Amino acid sequence: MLPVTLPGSSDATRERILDAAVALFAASGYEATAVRAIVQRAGTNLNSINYYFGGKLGLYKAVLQRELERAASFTAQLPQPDSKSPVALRLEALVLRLLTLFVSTHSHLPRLAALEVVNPSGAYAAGGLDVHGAEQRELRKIVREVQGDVSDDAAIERGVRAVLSQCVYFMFMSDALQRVGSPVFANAHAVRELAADITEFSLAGLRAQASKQRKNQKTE
Amino acid sequence: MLPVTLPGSSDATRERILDAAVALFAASGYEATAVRAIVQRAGTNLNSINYYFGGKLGLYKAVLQRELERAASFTAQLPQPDSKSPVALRLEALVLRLLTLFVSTHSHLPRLAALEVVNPSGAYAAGGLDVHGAEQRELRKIVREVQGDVSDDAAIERGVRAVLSQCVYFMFMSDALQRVGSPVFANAHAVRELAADITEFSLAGLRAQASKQRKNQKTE
DNA sequence: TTGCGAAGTAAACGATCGTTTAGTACGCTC
DNA sequence: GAGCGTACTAAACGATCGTTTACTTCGCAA
Repeated sequence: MLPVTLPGSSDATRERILDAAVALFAASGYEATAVRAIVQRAGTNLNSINYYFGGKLGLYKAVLQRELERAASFTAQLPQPDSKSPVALRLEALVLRLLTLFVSTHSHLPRLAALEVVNPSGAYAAGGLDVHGAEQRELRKIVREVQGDVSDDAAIERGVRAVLSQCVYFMFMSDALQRVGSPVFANAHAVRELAADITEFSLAGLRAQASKQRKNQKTE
Repeated sequence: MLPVTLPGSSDATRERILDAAVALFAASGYEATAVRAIVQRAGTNLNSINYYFGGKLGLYKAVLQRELERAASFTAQLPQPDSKSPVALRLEALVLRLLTLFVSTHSHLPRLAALEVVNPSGAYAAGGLDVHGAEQRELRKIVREVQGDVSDDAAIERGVRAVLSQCVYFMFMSDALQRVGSPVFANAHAVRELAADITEFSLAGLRAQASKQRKNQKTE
């Protein structure tokens, strides 16, 4: 029988299970993680997962939801320049926010998201990587602004892809890079430097895309 | 007992198992693929995997090896400009070669590699993504050439990362993008256009990185 | 013709998986 | 203090996993 006080419940056991589960799911993925390993790490018994979450899948969904909420509340308190600032500043702030989301030093979310993108379990709504809608929209706006008069949907798509790909790279690779001993981004300073570098690279790239587009439109 | 004629063996059954296995491993990963599903698809019986490959892991290694060899022989016959050509041309050819490696329309390798990077099984030698050593070295050379006099190891690393990340993006995402209905790169023409776009974007970006570096060196 | 090894098959084994069932300990209300 | 629902535990269940064992079939050399 399911407990009547499903929402909330505020039990220490419930939290211990979530803590144990997020670590193991992030380490090995959903399928490869055994519920027996989770309950052992949490110091509870085998049935508690079914008791609190209705099953392994329910636990996984709860883990994803908690991590999403935590990441959202974390990036929300990052500095956010107002919309009157120069594009360069706004792009850098956005890149930094994306990198913070994607570099998995403090959060398990990037690992979970990477596993989910490569091997969707269906627990994510549509399985499509929803880089938090807000960031996606802000990026499109910035790209359009840099491209200026030659901007159309296809051009925006190309620009967004170019910028986004440099950030998403770390979502998939930061653990693998660490594994082979490549420089990791442990402290906030290194992440800021990386954001500045990506911003500079991308601004120049976006402008080059635009001037190419301008040339193509003339020859038509 | 293992068959004495382990290497070669040239059996149709062996090939049928490999064909079935690569499709299923690419679809769901190593752990999630059942040997019973493989032999059913191959039209053989349960024991044949142990008979020909010594077990599931042996089969997986054989699959990876065959896909690596196929991909190498495929990219080898791509046009390759000589080292006297302008950097822009050489970069575009290299980007195209990387994209061809990473976009999984004709080969299962990108999928297998993505799964292996995110969740290493240990069957890959070190687990570190060895973008075929040759391509990696060529990219470093091109980046150094574009950066000119201000090039040092850290600068090269940044440039390589910026270019590579735009290509690797498709290794992880091309299936996910297809899943959500985003434009896919089904034909060779679309891939060539993408390569041209990435090249242009990256050349401008690399030059911007270099000029920033030049400014920093002056102020020291 | 006999013998032998390789190819292919069928059945069973032991382990592990997620889940279910049955039961206990405890705090609260009536 | 009887009744009850919640928190928690222990044991067993049924399914599936990769692998092993035992067996049959068949081509070919001695």
